Amino acid sequence: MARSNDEVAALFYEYADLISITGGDAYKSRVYEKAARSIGGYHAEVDKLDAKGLQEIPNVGKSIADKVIEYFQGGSVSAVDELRAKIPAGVRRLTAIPTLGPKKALTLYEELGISSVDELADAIHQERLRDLKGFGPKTEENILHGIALLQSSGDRVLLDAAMDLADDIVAALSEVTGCRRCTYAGSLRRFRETVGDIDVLAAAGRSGSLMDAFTRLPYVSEVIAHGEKKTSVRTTKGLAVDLRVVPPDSWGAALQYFTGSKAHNIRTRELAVHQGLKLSEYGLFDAETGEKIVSETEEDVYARLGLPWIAPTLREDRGEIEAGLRDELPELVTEQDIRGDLHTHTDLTDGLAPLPEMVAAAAERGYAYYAVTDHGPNLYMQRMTDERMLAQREQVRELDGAYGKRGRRGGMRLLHGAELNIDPDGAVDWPQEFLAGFDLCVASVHSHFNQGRDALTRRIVRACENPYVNIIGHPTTRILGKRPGVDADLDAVFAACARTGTALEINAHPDRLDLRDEDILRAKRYGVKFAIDSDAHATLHLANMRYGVGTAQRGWLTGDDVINTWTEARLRRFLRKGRSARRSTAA
DNA sequence: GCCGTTTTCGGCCCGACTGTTTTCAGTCG
Repeated sequence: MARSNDEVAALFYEYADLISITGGDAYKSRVYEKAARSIGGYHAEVDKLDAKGLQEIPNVGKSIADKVIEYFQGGSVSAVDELRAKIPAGVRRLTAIPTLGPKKALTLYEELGISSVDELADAIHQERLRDLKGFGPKTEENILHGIALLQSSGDRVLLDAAMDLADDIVAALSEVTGCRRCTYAGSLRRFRETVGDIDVLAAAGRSGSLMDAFTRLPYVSEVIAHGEKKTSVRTTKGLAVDLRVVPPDSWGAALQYFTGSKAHNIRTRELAVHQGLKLSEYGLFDAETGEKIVSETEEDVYARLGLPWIAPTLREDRGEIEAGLRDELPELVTEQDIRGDLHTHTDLTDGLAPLPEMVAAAAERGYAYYAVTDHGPNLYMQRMTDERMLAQREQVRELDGAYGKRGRRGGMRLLHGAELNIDPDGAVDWPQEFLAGFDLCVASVHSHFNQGRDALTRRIVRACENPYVNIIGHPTTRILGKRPGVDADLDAVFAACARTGTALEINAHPDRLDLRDEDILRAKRYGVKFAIDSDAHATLHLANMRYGVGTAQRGWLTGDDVINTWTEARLRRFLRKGRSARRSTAA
């Protein structure tokens, strides 16, 4: 069961779509969209709020608050049901086809009764669209192509794949004569967990050679649009890439604009309008005279709007504008702040590299400490035994002696840990006497994902209450695009973490990124601490840390929130958790 | 339908490209 907020957000997104399809007030549609996003990201569960509490959510007024209450009282909202009765669900689905928006969808439904993607494809093949006003042969072709894209996944790609491609494109375009600057922007620069398309921005006096070089890149399979200022292509893997070329003196305004998000841009442009200014990708202008005021750097643009520079990872209209106006933006955790990795594997279990190689690679990264956390015996396919784990500990202690020598510049201390398996009851692999020998323990759910919500919640909370469990690894166990997160009451888990001194992991692996940004934001309100871990199974995976840091930034985390930015001494105090108290009561 | 350092009414971001048009509507980001 999803959070009640997600249900309501989905309902209002649908309502917004239905309003625009039926030709309703575009502003009203946009308000419902904004309200849906605000509700989806709101920290408190909307089914527990009254009308007054609901109206404290941004973009929720009396009318929308009433609809939320109506929804939880009767399971539906009459205004939404009325529109649903007018427009079959399949018509809304039509607007998922690229190049087909609400206006064309409505025309297709009203004129031809088309209410599904399949019917639309049939109608085109039967040439039934030929007589429709506004539908020419090119439109038919585009729709058929769009349907093919929609059906061949056309999905978003993982952050690392997008980043690799973007780095490659930027490097290639930077070589083109006349290219003054080039970088990626868009959701990639904001470190969203998946990327729908890649936005590349370049500055040049003339755009022609850049556009040509772009369309001739080896992995370009199709040119979607080709203009003087903007060119769009699709790669052989189906990923859309946009290139925008702007004059060099517009760089800052353009970068700000193309980084988005759309919601953030709308807010910044509104700020501009209220100050008698006009903000576009070409600069910040006086609305009256059209005179350009600033455009060279993002800092200039934000400053003229009365804002400090806002990190791209915050630009989602989740309160960053308001915080910026009050000069209360968080000092975000950065990759440079990370002093060590607290969840990594070796070939003793399912890693690829032997312990010395992993440790050497970690030292290369300049870490001050590094934890080795292979799987415990309850993941039985990993064939762990007490003896093997203790033998590894000896080896870790020896390496610690070599890497952690006092006075040695860049010395790195090694921690011996384990990734425990949280069983269906919430118990973990070893008895407490054995666990006491570890410097730290990560505990994770690896199976039985489909227990009921209560059982799953109890299971994770019980793991938090174990005095030897320091970090809950990949807390929801989701795999992006493959497996949803487990259905636990995360708020109960967050409260348990805060109460017991257990950190939540932000697993940096690009197919996990677990916790996700919005859950991080909510957990932080409970006072939870976090560990950003690579969960590396090979030396190259250590570099995934950047994606974890980006995700943490999207959750507004500072260095103080993240235990592996702390000094070794402070970290070790945190890792003692309830253990010292247990020892003193025993003594 | 929401919102307010011009406002409780009258606004509500801005520009590029395409396709079908004879000057612009639709879609997208």
